[in-house]
Amino acid sequence: MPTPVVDYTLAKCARGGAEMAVSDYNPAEIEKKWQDIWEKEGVFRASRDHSKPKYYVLIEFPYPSGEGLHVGHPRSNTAMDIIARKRRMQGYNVLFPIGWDAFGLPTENYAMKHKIHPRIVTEKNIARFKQQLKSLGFSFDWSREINTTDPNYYRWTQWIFLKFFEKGLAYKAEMPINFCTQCKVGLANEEVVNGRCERCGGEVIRKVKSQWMLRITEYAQKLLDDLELVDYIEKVKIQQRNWIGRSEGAEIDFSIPNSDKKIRVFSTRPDTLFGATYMVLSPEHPFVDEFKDRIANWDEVEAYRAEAMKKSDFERTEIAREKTGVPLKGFTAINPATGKEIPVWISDYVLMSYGTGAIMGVPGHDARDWEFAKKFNLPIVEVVKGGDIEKEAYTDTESGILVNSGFLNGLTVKEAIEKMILWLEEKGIGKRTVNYKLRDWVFSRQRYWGEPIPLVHCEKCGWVPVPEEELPVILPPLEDYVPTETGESPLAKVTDWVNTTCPRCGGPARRETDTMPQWAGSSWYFLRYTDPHNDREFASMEELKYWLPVDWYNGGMEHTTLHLLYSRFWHKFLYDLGYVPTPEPYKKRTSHGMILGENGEKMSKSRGNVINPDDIVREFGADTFRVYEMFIGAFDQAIPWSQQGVKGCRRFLEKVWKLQDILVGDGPSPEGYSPEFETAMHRTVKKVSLDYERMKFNTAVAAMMSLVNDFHDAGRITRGELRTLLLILNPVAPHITEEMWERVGFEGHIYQQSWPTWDESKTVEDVVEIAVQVNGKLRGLVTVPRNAPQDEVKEAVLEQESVRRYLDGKQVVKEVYVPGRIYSIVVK
RNA sequence: GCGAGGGUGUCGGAACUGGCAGACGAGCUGGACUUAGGAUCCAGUGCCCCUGGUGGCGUAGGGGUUCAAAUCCCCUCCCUCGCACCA
Repeated sequence: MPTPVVDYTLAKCARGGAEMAVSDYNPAEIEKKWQDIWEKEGVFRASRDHSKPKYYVLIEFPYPSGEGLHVGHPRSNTAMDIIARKRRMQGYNVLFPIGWDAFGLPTENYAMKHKIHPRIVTEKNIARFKQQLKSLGFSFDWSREINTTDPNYYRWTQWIFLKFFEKGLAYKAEMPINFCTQCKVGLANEEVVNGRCERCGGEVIRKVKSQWMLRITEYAQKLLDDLELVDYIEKVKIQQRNWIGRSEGAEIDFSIPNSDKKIRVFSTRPDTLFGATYMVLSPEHPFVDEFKDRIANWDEVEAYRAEAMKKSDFERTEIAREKTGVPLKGFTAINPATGKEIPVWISDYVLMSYGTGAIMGVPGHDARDWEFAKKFNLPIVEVVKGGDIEKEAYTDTESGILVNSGFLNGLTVKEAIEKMILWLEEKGIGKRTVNYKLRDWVFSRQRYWGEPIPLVHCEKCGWVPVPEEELPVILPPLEDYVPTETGESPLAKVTDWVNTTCPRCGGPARRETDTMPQWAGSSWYFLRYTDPHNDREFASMEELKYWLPVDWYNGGMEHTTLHLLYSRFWHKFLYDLGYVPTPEPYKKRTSHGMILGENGEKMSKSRGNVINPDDIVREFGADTFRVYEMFIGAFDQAIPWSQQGVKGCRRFLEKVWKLQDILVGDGPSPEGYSPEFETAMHRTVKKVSLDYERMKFNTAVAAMMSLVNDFHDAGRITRGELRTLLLILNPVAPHITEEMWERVGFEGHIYQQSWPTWDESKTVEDVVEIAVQVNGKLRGLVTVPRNAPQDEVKEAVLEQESVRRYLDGKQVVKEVYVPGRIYSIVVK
């Protein structure tokens, strides 16, 4: 539809000039006003009407810490608020929910220190966060607010856990776990960062404990494969793949002389079997004890094991460390390919937790084995030709050719791997295997402030689930939240809660005193949002079918391995049980960069560089804050905060406000654009619309800034132009735009309007200025019709004195004309 | 070490499928209005030479492809993030 154009001769200044300037921009007043209206009218509530197309926008729900919101949180919120508001204007039924991931250690630690119940601390923190978020004008559907510490919520977290238990995916295991010496809790591998606790930075040691585990490894392949089904930024997919860490190879059995037992190893390079000149067991490998009798140097072995045990996983896996190890004297194995007897060692570079806890040493073709063999003078045999194994291990798998390997000689590595696997399978001494780095998930915490694990231990019946109708198992009140010295949960001290009866046999039983990790509640919260008040199921299939999957999920890069993997796992499990309608929870995932302090460092209380959004809102207003958060820089990059930059955004909004002073009257068509600005309007609508979708918020804001500057330079803006500008600016600055919309007298409210469209043919100028180059150097500019034919342009070019000067007396060798872009001449 | 992404003014950052580098904002300089200015408005602002002009040089460094390179190719350096003795 063509946009009508306003004739300036008819358009007179409606407000009569500068002496009648509108009142000053006062964000404090108008922001409160519009927030109240939105709340009263419930305009951002997702509709139960399923006839409209839906759009589910999700942000990571915040952990309500005692420090309150800092300027990092709203980056994601504002971005997704822009998407949510735009989608509503595009006619979607939008779900943009909010809630609280409120279980967790900082609250518990605070409660311990100040002797206040964590529930009270949590409530207080939530109230603060809520007030802060509301002051920023996000279009959340507050009627669907959830809280993971609400028994009505964690009832279903417990329920899902029981499903895992029923299906055998939750199991108890006696195993060495990562234990944070400061928090006194067990940690998942994912929570250990550089040998320290991800949350508190405390030292992590290995401790053998009986723990509840979730069998996420069962879903490794699905979690990997189904990344194909989703639209995540590539970086995130790579991280997920890395973490799952699939590798293909073979398991091979090495027989032990005078024993039925075999040492099983996993190798991705079975082709190098002929080059295996020794074996290495992990110090924890059970064979070390089993074959104690044969081991001549037991004292030495035992000392080494004790040493290894003391080391944290981090120390053990530090790559810079020199290899250590001890031979198991008297204990040997047979290389099944060569038939030779080879020595067996123990070394801590072999991990019990990966593969089989044992490896075959192929020093010619594995860098670690090479280093080990060099140090301990073990034989190095070349079985793949192509490198110099005297200097380093030859690990290339592309161009090497097998040698010294019997039936494999002459083959490429790829062929040899296949042939070797067939040979192993034929002989019954090995088979094709896939291994994953992913480990099962340590799911219990010996802490108070988490969901109680709803199981009861009965002497007779073993572990028995609490019946569904008795859920939730409520956290009992407590005097003291300190874990016991042995690392037991403080719940263990509440004897009248712990002692109960077995739901199966009625006999005496004890409750599980461990609680769930913080990841539990956040693994399914997006499901609850679809039907948050349901007290019969975690969410009805009807609502789930309508709303799932989440259309767009944005969050921090720091959650892309753990939270994303865990929640995908829970979702897939529920999908297999028929409780959710989609195999994947999130259709699209993006990530935002961190906001740093003004000194370029990570914002933290200890560094003293925290910026509180409340102060910004008080001084500049929420709209300025939002505009700045989006304008600050590329959305996916970490960026330092700048108080100066905030001021610039406030100035921009002042200029927007002052457009009221230069508004020209109704004219023949109030919706029209002036000829002068027609192209700019269509172009800006296009740019802003597309930039929002691509999360290029900074350039979208810049485009609107330019446009506003141009209106002030021109000294006039038509109602049609202002109307469109307010619509496209609204998602970023919702309060000022609603207020101006009302003051100028446009119909209804912006939240009831449709998103403006643009006419592609009107986004380009009819007449353009193009550059003229001579021998690659800019020598002039000509203004010509956009699609002018070459000879017409040439004429204009030759009229230019500045160009002719470089052509005189020269021979033109080549001319290149790109319409609308450039006219390039080459001379000799 | 492996994988991914980067290196552009004083700063944050722009630049479509190669086509006038530095949009927009900040800062800075000068001016106007002012009792005042941390308000507002106007002008300037990549570097070098120059009275001005047109001129030369410029996107980490070096080389290449092209009429034309921040953008494509090769080499080197540096930074950020993720993984890291995973057999």
